[in-house]
Amino acid sequence: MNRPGRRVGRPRAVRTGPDSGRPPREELLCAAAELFTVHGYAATTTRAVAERAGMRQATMYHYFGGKEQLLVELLESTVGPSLVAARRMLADAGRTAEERLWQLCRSDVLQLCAGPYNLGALYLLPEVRGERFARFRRMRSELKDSYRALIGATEAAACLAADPAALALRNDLVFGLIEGVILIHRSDPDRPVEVFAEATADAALRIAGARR
Amino acid sequence: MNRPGRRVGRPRAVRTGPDSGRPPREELLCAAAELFTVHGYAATTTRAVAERAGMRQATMYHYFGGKEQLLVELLESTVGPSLVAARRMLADAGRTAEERLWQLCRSDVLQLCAGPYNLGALYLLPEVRGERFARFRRMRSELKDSYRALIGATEAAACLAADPAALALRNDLVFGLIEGVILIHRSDPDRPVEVFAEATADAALRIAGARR
DNA sequence: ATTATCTATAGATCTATAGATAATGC
DNA sequence: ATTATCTATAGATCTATAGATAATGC
Repeated sequence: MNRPGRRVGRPRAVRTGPDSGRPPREELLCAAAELFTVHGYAATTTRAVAERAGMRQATMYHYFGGKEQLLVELLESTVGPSLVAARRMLADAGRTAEERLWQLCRSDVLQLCAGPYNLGALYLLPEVRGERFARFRRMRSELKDSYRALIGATEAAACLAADPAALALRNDLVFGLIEGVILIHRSDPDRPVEVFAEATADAALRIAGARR
Repeated sequence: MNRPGRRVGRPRAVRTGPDSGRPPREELLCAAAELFTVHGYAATTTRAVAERAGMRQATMYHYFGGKEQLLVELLESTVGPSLVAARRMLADAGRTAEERLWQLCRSDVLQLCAGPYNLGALYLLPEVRGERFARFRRMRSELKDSYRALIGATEAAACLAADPAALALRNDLVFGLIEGVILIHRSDPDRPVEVFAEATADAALRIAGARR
């Protein structure tokens, strides 16, 4: 049986609120997301994460190897969905590149603004250069390449087919807009995200040189 | 007299390289800029900063109240010049708003990419919400308002004169582009900054709705 | 027996202060 | 006398491990 209050293992020492019912790993990731974004990664101690998840500091090590592993999983869970969307857009030959680029931008902004915390800023942490983040970096890099492919397939880019530097520049501008604008979004979190996401997608297309 | 090697006070214990000749405050700020951007703010110890500046840890406290004060001064020295440029642009009634907005974007990107380190990312640190950074936040806010004023004065914005939300949205997009793109810039630091700055300014104008 | 948790702690920091010292200035 | 630096260190962390404990499962 799996009735509440019938869990295997020693009971937790502190019971704050009712049993959330979520698996402890999730509770930890959630706590880490909040603390990392609000107080900063380095300023967040393993104790703070564990305690906010309702357990003692040492218990965290039963689920995660350490603070870095929490960050790895949070980052990968952030790019993951964007990457899935990007692959789908690349594969969809039924619509124009402009249309797909717009959709991708829109869904990326929505996705990043949807979470309760702004995980977008975490990829700037110096830790991310380390070994353990190689997979995350690959994912982000593939995402950026998807943007490049779509930008390169727009009509507006036809004239610079033989100019990879110019294409890379547009790619940087568009990708920088998407990631940068999400950081700015904090300044006005009450604005409807739909409006914001579509306006950002419009802006991205204009940067890419396309008319809408 | 002020001959080298004739400085007041106990000599330094470690002499790495020749006397830089720069005032110790500057040496410390410079060391902090490098370490904060490369290894991260929180991961940088006061010892690391002091030692890189050629002095012992405790000596740093003769010049700065602590790590936060270093960050305050670095951030203010980053927005400062941008703010000066923005005020000049606002006051210059001899040119169109489009022209001035373009110039402001260009000079901001140049300024931020000019330094040896990417201080641009430091404003995202959670510490910046603290009391001691109030002045920095005011400066950055005034800079953003300057962008808004210029965007609002473009011909393209004439149609939304009575729509402050739409103006705020464009403001966020343009400002987000400038700050975000600078972060991305790290991905290709070899590209000529001139080209990059002008392309970014072009993109900003297109987002603002202007034709060039 | 297995599992999830706990308590306790060694070892390794890091910050900020107290007080000493070695120069120049007068 | 003044100044810039030094050495030494108290006090406050924080991480990761060792080993105990209190549940359920069989």
